[in-house]
Amino acid sequence: MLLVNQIRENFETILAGLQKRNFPNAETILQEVIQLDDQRKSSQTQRDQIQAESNSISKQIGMLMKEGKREEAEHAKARTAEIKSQIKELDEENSQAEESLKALLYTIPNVPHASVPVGKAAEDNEVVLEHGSIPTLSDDKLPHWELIKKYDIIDFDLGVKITGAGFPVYKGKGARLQRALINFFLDEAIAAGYYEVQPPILVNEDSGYGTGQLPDKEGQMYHATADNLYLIPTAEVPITNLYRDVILSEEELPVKNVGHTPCFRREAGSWGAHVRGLNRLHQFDKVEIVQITHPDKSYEVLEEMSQHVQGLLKKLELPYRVLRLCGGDMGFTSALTFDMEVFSAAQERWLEVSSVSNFETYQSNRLKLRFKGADKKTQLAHSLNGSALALPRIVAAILENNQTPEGINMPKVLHPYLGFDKI
RNA sequence: AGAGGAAUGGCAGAGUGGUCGAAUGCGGCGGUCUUGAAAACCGUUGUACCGCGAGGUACCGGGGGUUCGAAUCCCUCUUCCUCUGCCA
Repeated sequence: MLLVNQIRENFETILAGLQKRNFPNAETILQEVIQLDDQRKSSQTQRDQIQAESNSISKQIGMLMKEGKREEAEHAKARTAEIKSQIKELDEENSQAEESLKALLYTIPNVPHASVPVGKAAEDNEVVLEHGSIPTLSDDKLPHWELIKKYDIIDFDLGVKITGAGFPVYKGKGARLQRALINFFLDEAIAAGYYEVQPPILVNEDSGYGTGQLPDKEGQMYHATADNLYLIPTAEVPITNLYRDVILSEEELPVKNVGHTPCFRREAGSWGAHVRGLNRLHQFDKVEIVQITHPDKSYEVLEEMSQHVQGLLKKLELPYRVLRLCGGDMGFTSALTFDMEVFSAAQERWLEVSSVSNFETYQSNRLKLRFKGADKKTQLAHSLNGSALALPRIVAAILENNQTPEGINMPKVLHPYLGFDKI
């Protein structure tokens, strides 16, 4: 969430940023934030003062008792009764102001970076670059949902039987392709200096709040209510929360972590004709990279992460493009996001396979993720993450783009991981 | 899952109702000494909020309670340890 002091100091800039996101009533809401914070401050000042008085009386009572001055002590006790009720009142006022302030701050998205284009929806995203050539396929080309049946490598019907729609069963070479991709992505990340972690895939409420899935996207996560745990929608959640309530030392930056996890998304209300096959699933695998950086370095690192993801796509020989998301299409917590899309040649569609974002201090403020610099001051770090990569759409594109009458050719780079070169 | 024990500052570990934000040791940082280092000695060493400042307030696993006053007493939750049971 945003920092109140930032809102106070850069009111106009933040207002303009929120407007770029098409965030309604931004001005009123920002003013309300400041007002609530003023309330909070004044009630706390009062409370602290009266508490100080009470503390000093209590100390006096202690001394009087020691000296055996019973009567004077009793007299002092009488005075504290009044103070006590006042404290209770101010306490309530204070915590109420704090609560409403926090609740309001939770509803405000991150301020977009200056380079974020104005826009309402996906059409307004800026195409930064395109790479690779789109393959020309024969007229009898098949979309991946046909190919997986033809070669019997992914079975949606079996998934429906044991779980439900959107939970495919990968079989034979399909399963091996999954495993190959995961290992390839992990190895590439490790070679790029990332440290591998294997986090839990269920997280508690605090973690959900830490990275911003709660309270904003409550309905998008599977909720194990018996234990009040959430299935992760992305490894970003557990991996970034590793650093919740942590004060790093500056030398430890940047922290570079990578992890593979399954991801679970309810995708409530987002199904339609265009999400056939692997295009949208409730469960899928993803390798996620997360970095925690010094605020001065985060945009440099964002570029580095973008290059890393592009490197993977190049090695997989997939045509891709990079988008700079516009204000209206960006995630709630992000300041700047690049999406990578691959071209899936039978569907003739671009598919989002990665999203690389800089959250600046938006997450770290919630997480209380700080670092101590050479000047011994603690300050909030910047957090970033990106998919490197999400599997299903990569699989879709590999299958579609490389289909031939003799079978589907696997990208060279995967051969050692697969143990075969063709499906 | 049942029985018992425990949770204190970066770590170890005192503290069982008042002057305790908390002894002591280790570690860290600064200094003295030294050609340099070690040792020794001296000093310093948590986080957040409020306040222009002086300073104040909160925090001893989380939440609640008793009390004029809680690290200390009570309730509750969580986590860890030991034993028993179960189990990949």
